[in-house]
Amino acid sequence: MPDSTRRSERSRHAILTAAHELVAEVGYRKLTIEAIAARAGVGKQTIYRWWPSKGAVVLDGMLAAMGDPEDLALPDTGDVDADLRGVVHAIVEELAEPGLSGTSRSLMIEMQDDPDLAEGVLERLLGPQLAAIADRLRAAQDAGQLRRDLDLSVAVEMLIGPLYHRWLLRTAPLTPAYADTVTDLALRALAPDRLASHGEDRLE
Amino acid sequence: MPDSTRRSERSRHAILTAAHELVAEVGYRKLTIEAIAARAGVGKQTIYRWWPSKGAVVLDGMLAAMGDPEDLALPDTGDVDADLRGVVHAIVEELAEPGLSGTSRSLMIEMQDDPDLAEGVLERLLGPQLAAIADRLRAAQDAGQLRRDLDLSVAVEMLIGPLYHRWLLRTAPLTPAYADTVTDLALRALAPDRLASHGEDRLE
Amino acid sequence: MPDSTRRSERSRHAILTAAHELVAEVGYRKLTIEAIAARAGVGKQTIYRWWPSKGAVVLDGMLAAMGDPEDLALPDTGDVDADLRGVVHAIVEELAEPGLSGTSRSLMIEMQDDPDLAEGVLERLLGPQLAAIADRLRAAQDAGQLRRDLDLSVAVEMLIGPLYHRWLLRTAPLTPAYADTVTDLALRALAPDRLASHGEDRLE
Amino acid sequence: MPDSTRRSERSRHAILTAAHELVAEVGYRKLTIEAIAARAGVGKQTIYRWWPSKGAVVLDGMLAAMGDPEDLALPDTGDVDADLRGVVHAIVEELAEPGLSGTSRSLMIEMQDDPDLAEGVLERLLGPQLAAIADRLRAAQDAGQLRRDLDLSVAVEMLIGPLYHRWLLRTAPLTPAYADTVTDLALRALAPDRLASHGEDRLE
DNA sequence: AATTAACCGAGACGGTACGTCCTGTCTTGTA
DNA sequence: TACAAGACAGGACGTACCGTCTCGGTTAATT
Repeated sequence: MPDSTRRSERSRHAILTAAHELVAEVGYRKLTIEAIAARAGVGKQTIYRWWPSKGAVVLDGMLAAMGDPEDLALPDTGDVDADLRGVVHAIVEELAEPGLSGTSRSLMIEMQDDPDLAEGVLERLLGPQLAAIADRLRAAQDAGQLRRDLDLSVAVEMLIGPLYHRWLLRTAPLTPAYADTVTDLALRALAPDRLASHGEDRLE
Repeated sequence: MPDSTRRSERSRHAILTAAHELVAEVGYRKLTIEAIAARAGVGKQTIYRWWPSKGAVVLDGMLAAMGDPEDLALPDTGDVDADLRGVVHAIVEELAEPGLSGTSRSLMIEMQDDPDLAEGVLERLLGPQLAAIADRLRAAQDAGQLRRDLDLSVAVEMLIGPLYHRWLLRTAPLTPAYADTVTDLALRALAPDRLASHGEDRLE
Repeated sequence: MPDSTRRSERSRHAILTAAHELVAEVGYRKLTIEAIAARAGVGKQTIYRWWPSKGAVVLDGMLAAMGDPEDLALPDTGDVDADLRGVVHAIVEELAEPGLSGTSRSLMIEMQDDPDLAEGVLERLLGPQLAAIADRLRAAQDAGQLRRDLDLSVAVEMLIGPLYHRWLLRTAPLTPAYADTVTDLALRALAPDRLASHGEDRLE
Repeated sequence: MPDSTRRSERSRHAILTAAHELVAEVGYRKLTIEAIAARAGVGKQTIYRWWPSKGAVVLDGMLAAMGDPEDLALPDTGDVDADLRGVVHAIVEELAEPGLSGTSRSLMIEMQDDPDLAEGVLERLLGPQLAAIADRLRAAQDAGQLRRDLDLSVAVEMLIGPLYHRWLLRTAPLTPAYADTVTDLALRALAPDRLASHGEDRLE
């Protein structure tokens, strides 16, 4: 996001790197703007000038560290089951990894009290991921592999809502077997009726 | 949690009440121990003596305000669909309500960085609710209304995971219609195969 | 000072001992009632019951550690010079010793803001010492060895005022040579005129 | 003590003024850093940043309120008796005045446990006053009005040691008559022998 | 090339809250 | 029933950060 009025690209980069490193080292809660500034060798004002909140810096730091989002699109092999199973496994894997997991958990937390951050996280971090899944589901729906009356946003939630629930509440570990179980159940919910003669269910 | 060495029941009650009131008034983030102490007419040390963190006080305050948890048990009318639809509607309603919602959202936030609080929230607030749903599901399973090979904890997550996902990410509003949709889809996932002749699915 | 209504002589003694030890270990300023109570194995209330202030406890502890004050009376060898030189040397020695010095310095300090303590220190600690010197001076005066028109309390101050000044302000070390110098000068001030024919000085 | 890195002269002045006012209003013991900060409209950290202790602030406040120390030099009318009598009267007057007296008494107290403060008080507050007296005494000595073998620092103590002794111990009130008495006696001690033919006294 | 205006680092500033310590009083349970 | 033990309300401590605000000292882009 190069801003023409911004002078020091070096500072911007150092800030994002410092934020990303520090959030991994001390956790989001103990992260301070002063520490980021010190680590980045930057005046506090330089941070306050360009970012409205700690969360915004961390979000940018995370996005910068993730690199290009071109690989978000799900493969479409024609096999819905396999494709979705793949993405569920990938998410479970990602959420199970302690490092990244902590940061994004903190971001999801912080957005609860910070509407601007919420918007940012949703539009730039989570939104694209959800949209990618929805896209694949739409293709499957068009191919008649999923119920025609599905609300795709709900469908996505049926797939990954359980994962996030377990991840946030830490009620149980996130394992590949769990990914399979969830995929199975979700697909059962999303699949068309075996006898497609009448799709008059009460689904909206 | 009556402690034999604790002296002033009056103070304990005043603290929990103040915490509950204040978290509703100013929100969790802006809530301070000093404000709780001042409102409760209590020395700060009295709070620090009995609670390890702000989150712990708020959790206790919330539990105290909720009263006895005997009414958590779901009704069992014999009609799984209706009973679960009822609890999903209740949860959606609760999560949609701004006041309570904010507090528990904050607690879920705080537990991410505080394992002790996480344990407390899970065991005393969320655990019982999840267990109540699991109990009802078990009864339905025993009655042959749900798949025999269900992992009940996963089943619970299929029901309410989507709700929490939408609630935390604020991707869309929580409405009664949404509650119905989720119930329908979840039940479809949990129901036994129409032709029970072959339950060989890969569910664990 | 055994009080008939006092129950535990053991407690009283333990408190005074603890106070005396602690003031030597951590200094008066860092001495706390709580520490005295803990060291003495006594409830705080037991201290507050019998002493009005920290200073009072320390004063009593000091007096208890000093033992009987019978040896305060100065010798009267008939030689004023020698007798006073002796007491000045003794005081200088005492003030130069770090341990005792610190405690009594602290007491003199504390009395500045605590009239009750001031009275106690004056009547029970310093008063008797000053009176002993005054007594010896009076004897000398009666023997014609000192000016007849001397105000004895001022005379005492001429002798030991300089010592305390140097001690409190730490402007220079207190040495035996200094004791001699002060004694010489003070005696010169207090001695009768060489030609006693006219004592018309303006001394009151 | 202007520090090149110090920014707000306004704050510095407000702090010193507040300290000076408050110590007069509530006394040194009850004076708190928080109260100074509040009165000065300043953050506590701004005080802690520049002063190591409460005593240091009060000392600076006192020095600031006293203004330039150029008028410390004693007059030299050629009449030692009159000049010294004047300064003794001035000191007695100053010590007898409740306001200033309390503050400097507190400072003398505090320096007992705080070597840094002791150094400050000595060098910046008391030292110059003592030096001024010593200077006058030296002139008198050079003029043959005082004993040639005098240690001037001891001589100063003979003059004002008695005053401070009475002031600190409050054994008796400080009156002009007392000032005269002390001056008379001290001068008698410091004066050269009437028959100056042999100054071989034991004075060092 | 000189001027100038924004940005930069550094960190002081007025504040708020922290968690600790101690005060002097009050309460409980033990001997 | 006097005591040790220590909880209590209160309040100051000294620290950590907040977000704002000067300070010079570089940069660019404009004169």
